[in-house]
Amino acid sequence: MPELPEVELARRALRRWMRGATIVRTAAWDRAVVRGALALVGRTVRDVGRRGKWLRVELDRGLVFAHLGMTGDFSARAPETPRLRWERARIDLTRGGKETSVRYVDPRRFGRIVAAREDIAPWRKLGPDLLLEGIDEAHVARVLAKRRGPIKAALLDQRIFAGVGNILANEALFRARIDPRRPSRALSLADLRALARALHAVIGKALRNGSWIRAYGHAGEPCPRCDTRLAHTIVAGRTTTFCPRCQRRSRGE
DNA sequence: CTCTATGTTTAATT
DNA sequence: GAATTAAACATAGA
Repeated sequence: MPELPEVELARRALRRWMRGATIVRTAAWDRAVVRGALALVGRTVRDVGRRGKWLRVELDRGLVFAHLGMTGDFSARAPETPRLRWERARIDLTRGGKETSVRYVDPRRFGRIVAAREDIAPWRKLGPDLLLEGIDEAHVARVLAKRRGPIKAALLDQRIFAGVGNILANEALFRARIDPRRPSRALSLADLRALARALHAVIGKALRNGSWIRAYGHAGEPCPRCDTRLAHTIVAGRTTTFCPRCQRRSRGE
């Protein structure tokens, strides 16, 4: 279930399992998911970073990038644990005499794991991350002013808002009371501020493991704010739920 | 069987 | 060239 908050939780878990540990064994079962060889035995993990939905494992020599796609997930097991259902790769490590086996499971196989010596293109292309840099409102306002499409499409653009996925975009727009179909260029600075606050609020809630999905997937049910039936539509090719009454095309309408 | 799906990339189109 | 959109990717679950 990977958008920014889930990937951040994955990063913290990986850091717990891997930081300071030395890789003793690797295995990969899927050339589409695991690109290239995982020739990593003997390397030590310095730290685990994240930008947007990408994870970046820093080794004493080299890097490993990981993207969870739609259904990817990491977990730590005892080394003798047999291959899990949908397991695509494993990295076993030792630290203080104790071995841990980190497994990557991904039924739908949209995820990626790739070892590299330097930053890969998809990582370099990522824009500012909500947790790392936050939102520079003046900058984002300039970028949005040049765009034609709906604000929801801009939210999903990883060069502008690294880490925002369909549900996050949907919920932030709901909280900020902005119609997802509104043109990016039509947003006022007040809208943008509301949107930034909503994004932070939703991410914060998700990181605390609270329930944070109030609109997405609830089409046809009453809006939690005004009781109007939530509507379903497609924006930027993605499922969208919104309240036709409180998410307006322009502020103060 | 049909439909949908929290993601990205690429080709086609504007 | 830039931005946008639709299709493709692969598979599970309702």
